[in-house]
Amino acid sequence: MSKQVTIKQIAQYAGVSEATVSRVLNQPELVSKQTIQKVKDGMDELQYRPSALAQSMRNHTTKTIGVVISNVLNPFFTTLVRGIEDAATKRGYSVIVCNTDENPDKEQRYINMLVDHQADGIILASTGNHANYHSMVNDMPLVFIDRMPQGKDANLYDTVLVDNEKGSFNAVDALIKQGATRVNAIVSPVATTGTERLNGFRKALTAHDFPIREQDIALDDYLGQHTAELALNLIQTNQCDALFCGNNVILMNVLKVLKEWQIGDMKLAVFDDQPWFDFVQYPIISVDQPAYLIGTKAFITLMDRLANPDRPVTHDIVRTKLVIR
Amino acid sequence: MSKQVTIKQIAQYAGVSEATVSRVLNQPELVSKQTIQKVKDGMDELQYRPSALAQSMRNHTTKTIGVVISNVLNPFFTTLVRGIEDAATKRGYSVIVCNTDENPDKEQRYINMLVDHQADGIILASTGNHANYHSMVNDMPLVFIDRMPQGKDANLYDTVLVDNEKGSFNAVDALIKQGATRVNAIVSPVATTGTERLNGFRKALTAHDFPIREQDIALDDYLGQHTAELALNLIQTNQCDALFCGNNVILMNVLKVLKEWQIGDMKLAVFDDQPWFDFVQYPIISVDQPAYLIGTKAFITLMDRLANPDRPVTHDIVRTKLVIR
DNA sequence: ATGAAAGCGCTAACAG
DNA sequence: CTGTTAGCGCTTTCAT
Repeated sequence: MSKQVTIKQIAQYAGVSEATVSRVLNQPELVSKQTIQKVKDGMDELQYRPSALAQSMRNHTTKTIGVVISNVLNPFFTTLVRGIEDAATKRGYSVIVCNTDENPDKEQRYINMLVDHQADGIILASTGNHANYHSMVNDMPLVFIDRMPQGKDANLYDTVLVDNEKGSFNAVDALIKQGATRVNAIVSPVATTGTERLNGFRKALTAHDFPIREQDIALDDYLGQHTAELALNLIQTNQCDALFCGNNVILMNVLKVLKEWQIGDMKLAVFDDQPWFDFVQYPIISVDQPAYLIGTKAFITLMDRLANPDRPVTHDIVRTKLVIR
Repeated sequence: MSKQVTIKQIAQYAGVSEATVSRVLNQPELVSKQTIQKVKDGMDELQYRPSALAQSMRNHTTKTIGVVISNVLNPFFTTLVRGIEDAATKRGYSVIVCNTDENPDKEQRYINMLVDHQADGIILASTGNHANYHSMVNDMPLVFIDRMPQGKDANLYDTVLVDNEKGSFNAVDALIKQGATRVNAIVSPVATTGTERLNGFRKALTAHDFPIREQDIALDDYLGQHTAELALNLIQTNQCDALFCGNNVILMNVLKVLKEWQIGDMKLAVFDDQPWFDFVQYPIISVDQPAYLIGTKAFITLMDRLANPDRPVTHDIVRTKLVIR
């Protein structure tokens, strides 16, 4: 790196003190027009850019936030991240994205890293495996998205969530109204979402006087390595004619099985919507989560918290939309 | 924020100087076993974490890199970013992702931001609208991905690219071998990739003694707002029986048109592969780019450059793979 | 083996 | 309106 231009050199160039240069940047109203001009000329001439590092050091604010999610490769999270980034950029914030892969150790490490970097706050899709985030982050603001905080954190932090139960209920309800006679489910038992989605599934069955059989439910591992196997088992053993998938990754794996085994007849529903669902030969019912909006809201919530650390905790539930195909 | 624990407090706790505490962190071999123990006890007791900010300030290295891409919502870039992040995390680096949306101004602003933050380097999918990145980043290392640097930068920077022309050639060649009699193309005229892909398209036609008609080629805008229109026009006007799409976004828009107009018969090829292509009713031929690998390589290249600023510039071309469906 | 002191680039009292 | 000074938390000579 070529040596960077500092406030000192600008001060020299303009024949003023460093403090004055700093004032031109931060409180120009306290500086005379002429001086401002001289200083600005110097900045242009020397191509001065203030060191964000030094500013952070002094001001105890980095204008950086962390976003801790499971995996950017999942388009749900990608959209969410984009929502956050757009909102953040507008306010002059930078975003550091961290993928936990649902691994609590990774999550821990990333949060430590964000603490070390003095991020101004964190937006977190918790793995659900840490009961006490508060002790990890000191008093850094945290906004929980997608998954509910648990244990000690439960009522300590702002949240932006969706109504998983209701969304799932609607999807399964729609399957049955389309004529499904036996609906099975595959969900991922991650954090709070899996359970909630399963609750919706069960309630929908009950609402239609369908029996709830535990063998009709399969719990996926996060990585989806056994989804295909599980799906095949459900299909063959239970002769189900409809399948409710807990997220878009699961659906993808189910589609693989259907294709491989040339199973043409299967009603499908899934939590989370993706554009390409339109082009699949099966008419996929989906629960559309406003991922981008969740991102935006989470960021705004974080900013509010930063501006007013003592305001009461907020819990935001955003609407899902049922897409029938 | 509760006041953070500093080296000073550890020093007090252990009854040593700040310098010694610092040494325990950075050069423990210079410190006696006993002192190390005392200091470490203090760190544990007070839950000390070094301020990355202060370290960056002193060491002139932030352990942070910037990744400037067009849009994380595009799964190609998402995968690329994940490749970078995984590699970066392993080496203790944080990543700041910036979406330009192919907007040169945004790109400019983001690069400035990264310079202000003293990022150690930038991985850049250039919009192609700045001829002289070198002047924007001072001597910060830059690695170009996906798109070639132009103008003054052309031979100044390391690159990790794919062979767009060859990949496109193969895809179009495959279309023709599958029996296509008139292949049209829609590409996005972004940076260098559009032109190169079009070259491949043209060469494939020529290789099969097909005429090259300029009205068979449509140039998309980046946002894809008119892709559908363009596609429909090509299909109706030219009666083409095959379409080569310059990227996965274009393909998606083409699929929408085909669906809406119930056009069942169309051979499709696209640059870039996505898993869901398997489930679409059309047998999509695709050029699979190793996006994750590009990310990994780009990061490694950047690290190499950082370790050895004066080594010769490298130009890496990664292999694409033709997927026939 | 350890400490004192300077300084990275910037901002914010405090004086004048 | 402007300058002087101290200090954010850390690392690194230079002494001892």
